[in-house]
Amino acid sequence: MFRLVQIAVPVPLYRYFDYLWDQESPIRPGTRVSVPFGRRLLIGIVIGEISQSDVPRDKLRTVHAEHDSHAVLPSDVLELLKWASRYYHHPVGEVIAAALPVSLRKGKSAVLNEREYFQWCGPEKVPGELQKAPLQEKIAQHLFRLNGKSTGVDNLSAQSPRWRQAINMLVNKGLVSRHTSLAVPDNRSRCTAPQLSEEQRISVNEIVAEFGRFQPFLLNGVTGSGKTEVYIQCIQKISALGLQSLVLVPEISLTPQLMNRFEERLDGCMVTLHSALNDTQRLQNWLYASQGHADVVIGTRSSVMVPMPRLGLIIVDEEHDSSLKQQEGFRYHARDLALKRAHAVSCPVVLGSATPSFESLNNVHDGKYRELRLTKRAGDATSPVLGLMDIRRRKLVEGMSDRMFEAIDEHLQNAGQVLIFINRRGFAPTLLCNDCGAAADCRRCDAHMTVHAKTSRLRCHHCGADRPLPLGCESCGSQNLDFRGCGTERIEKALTTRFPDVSIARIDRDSTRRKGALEDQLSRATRGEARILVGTQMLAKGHHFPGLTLVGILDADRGLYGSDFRSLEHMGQLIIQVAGRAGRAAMPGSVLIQTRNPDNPMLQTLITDGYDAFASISMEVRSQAELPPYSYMALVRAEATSVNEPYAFLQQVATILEGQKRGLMYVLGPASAPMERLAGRFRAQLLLQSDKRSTLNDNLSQLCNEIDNLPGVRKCRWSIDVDPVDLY
DNA sequence: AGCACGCCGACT
DNA sequence: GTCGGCGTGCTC
Repeated sequence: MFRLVQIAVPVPLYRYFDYLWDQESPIRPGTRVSVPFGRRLLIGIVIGEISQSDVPRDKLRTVHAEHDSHAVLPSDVLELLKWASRYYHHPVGEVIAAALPVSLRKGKSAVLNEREYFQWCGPEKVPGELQKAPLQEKIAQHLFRLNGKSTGVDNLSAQSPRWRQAINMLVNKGLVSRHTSLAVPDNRSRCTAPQLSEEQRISVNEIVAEFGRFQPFLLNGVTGSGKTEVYIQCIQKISALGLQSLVLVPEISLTPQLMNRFEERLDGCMVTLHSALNDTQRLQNWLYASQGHADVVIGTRSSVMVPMPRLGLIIVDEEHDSSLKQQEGFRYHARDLALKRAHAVSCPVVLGSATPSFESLNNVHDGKYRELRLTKRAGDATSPVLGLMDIRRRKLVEGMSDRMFEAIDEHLQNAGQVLIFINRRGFAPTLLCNDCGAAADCRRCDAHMTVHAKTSRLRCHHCGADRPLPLGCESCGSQNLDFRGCGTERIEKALTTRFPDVSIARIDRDSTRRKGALEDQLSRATRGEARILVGTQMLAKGHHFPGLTLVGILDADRGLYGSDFRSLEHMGQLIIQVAGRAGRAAMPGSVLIQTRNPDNPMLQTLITDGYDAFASISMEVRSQAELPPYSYMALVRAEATSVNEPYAFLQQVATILEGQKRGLMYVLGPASAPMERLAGRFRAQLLLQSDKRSTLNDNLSQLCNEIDNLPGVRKCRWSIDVDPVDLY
């Protein structure tokens, strides 16, 4: 009598696969197995034993081999992933595979590396005959002087590069013993706790009071109010109870300062999970978390799926940040999975932001989240003063008005530091021919090429295409070319010309590509060596520049005319986040926003009444228009190499959906994507909207059953995006 | 997705 | 005569 087992296989199919189990060992959900799949042998995850299968007996194949003696994915994470697969309508095998580090997906064994240790076990003095072997003598003396304590490889290799040979001899002679054990990271705090403000203290107490229960908090704290300190003290308190904390951050490599704060203040095993780790490091840290060694796990969005056996607290920092949403493949939102997970393990979840997402504010309004407010900046710092700078009918020099230059000059004179924010990298976004009017376009996208002057190249910021900067117009050959518009490079150049003696740091993806370059630039900025900082939104994320007194925002207007309904929300968040870099220490900060729309009521509200007022008015508009968070959306996207395929495909999808009539749901489109051609592919989308989440979900489930049978699926690449954050 | 099967055009 | 183009079907 054979047993039957259900396996999740990493293929884009919406189901599990049944196999025969002829192993002696028990069937353990969450373990990895190799299974024959078509002509291939794939690594799948055991879902569980089943008593019968719909698949005829003669089609069932046998599980080939087991990889694990213990589950790599415990039941709580497995359940979270199954739920996510249904919620986001993404194939379950791929969802589960996405939760595993690459090494485990490839079949590497799930064991932590051990480190070697050596210890003197010889007589009470180093034997004299070792004098014939000076290196052994040296190593022996070194170990002997440790008085019975053992030491590791690093320590010995510092004694001599050829230590290995010597130690082997000493071990053979029975003078030194060798053993291995785990080298669990052990962080020691270097700083003591600062005095908490009253608001911080209340926040910590409220969160701590909910330990052991599911309770979402929105920690709504102005920039510089000390949200991190609240996280740290909650983490310390949950650690004291022997439980683990999970901290989700937008992108660790962009926020080295945040990491330093945690390292300075926390004791115990702290591990990070982010894109800069290689596969080996990632596996090790993942295992420290999943085997319960790590007290604190700090990671980017995929960390929300890391197993943690003693999880007691989840923190989502910068919860409004769109990088928490995966934008390809399995399109999950880490904040939403964090909520689900906290619910499953019964623990508090803290969403922190100075500019909360409208979704979270709405959840506070509905009583689903409890709001904690930090309204005052830490220490003596005061909130920056925001002001609009009308640039209508003003002559701009390289995108900056004369008054902006004057303000910069004034702050530099007064020993202040200046940040110029422009959310556009490169030299100029357009290369225009003054004779024929043609712009240099990307050959694969509906977009202009961006001029990069330093490298003398044209680059497409959408697909990465790259070609040399032409000497003449690519259409008519004219030499009369115009660099139209401004990017960070051009601003940097203009400021260098205007302030030749001032040191400038440019911080964008181009200037920080090299490993360590970002840290170097940030350190120049923090130490005050660089007096002017020019950069993109990379500069908006949680950095602390104590000397910064002026922030200039150059292209705020772009956010007022964005193509989707969230543009305004994002603009508000970006302006407040960038503005929050100013005046974080003793010196007050001011923020100047260049605009051609000084009368725009939303901009007015934002700068005079602040983000909360801005949010509540914008949310009223959303509510009137029945847009999220007051309704629910999903997007079916399709792309293909020819123009019509995506349209034809989505038209069929629309027909299926309209035939279903499961509750009230609007089907809008198909329409071409805002940028129809990208990287040589044509794209279209179908927007689904309903005031009931379950209606969307039911319709999409039904659609997934039928979509694979549509003619023309092969020619199209398609995907479903539930709760899209960008409609392109 | 990946891999095989299968049926039509230009080549050693 | 075959090598290989990509349409289509299937994976327990």
